[in-house]
Amino acid sequence: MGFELTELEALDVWRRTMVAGVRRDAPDLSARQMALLLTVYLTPPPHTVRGLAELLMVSKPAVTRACDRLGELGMIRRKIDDEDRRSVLLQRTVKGSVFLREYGELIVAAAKGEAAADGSGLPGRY
Amino acid sequence: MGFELTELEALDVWRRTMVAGVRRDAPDLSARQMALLLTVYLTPPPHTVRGLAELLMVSKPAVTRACDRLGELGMIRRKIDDEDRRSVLLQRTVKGSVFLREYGELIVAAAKGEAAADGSGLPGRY
DNA sequence: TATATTTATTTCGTGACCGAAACTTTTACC
DNA sequence: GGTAAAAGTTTCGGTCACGAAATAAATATA
Repeated sequence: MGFELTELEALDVWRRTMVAGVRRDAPDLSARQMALLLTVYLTPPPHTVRGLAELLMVSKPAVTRACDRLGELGMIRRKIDDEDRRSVLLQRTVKGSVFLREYGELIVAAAKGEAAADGSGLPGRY
Repeated sequence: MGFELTELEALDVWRRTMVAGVRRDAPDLSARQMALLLTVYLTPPPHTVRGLAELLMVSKPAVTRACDRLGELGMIRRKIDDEDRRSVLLQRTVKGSVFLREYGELIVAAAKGEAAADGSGLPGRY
């Protein structure tokens, strides 16, 4: 039953983070966009459209569109691979770093608030 | 610098969970939908449209739409409040419980895989 | 050099979601 | 009873994202 507790705790941290993320006015990314952004920033390069499509198991146009959006937001940058000019390398930006840094702080704060603050605590039935 | 490490670890758990969530075929909920669902399930009732709109700082129509979608998916149920028939109470369902249970397992698995598995490990620069 | 393959993007038609405003129903107030 | 207020929903116009198919550009292969 230690597992049970851990899952509920994990979900509650997730809840606090998601609620905080929705509340702030920052651009709310879709799950795909967020997964892509995190992968580019926390996983060793190179990152190509093809590779990300395979990793996330989505179509290449979906990756292209996510990159379009993240590019508009300045959180990612495209660079043509000089060794194979068909490929596009997705690269990090300062703005994206700041965004993820803040998001990390959001999660850590949510985890610290665990079992305190809003009085929910025990999730009751179910 | 212990904080730095903690934030990166948190982001990496987030990344693993998001990637796993995108990869599976399960319905991918928007951030608002997920925040709403988690709030209904992990926070003490009653939950009304008005209350959720205030908590999440979004418009009431947005909450209505999220409830429509979650209702279609069978993850939430509407019930008219007998003591004030203007209000709608959002309630949990078995299907929603199963979904969140599985999502919790996803997070826990992502946390357990921390610093192992996919070889990313050190996030390098930034 | 000519053809085939690979990578990424664009196009097309469709569906989901957004905020603001209008609307319905119910309750509160006088 | 009659008017005002409150809770949700619906409508409206616009934006964004989706998958599938078509396309453009670069590389590999014959």
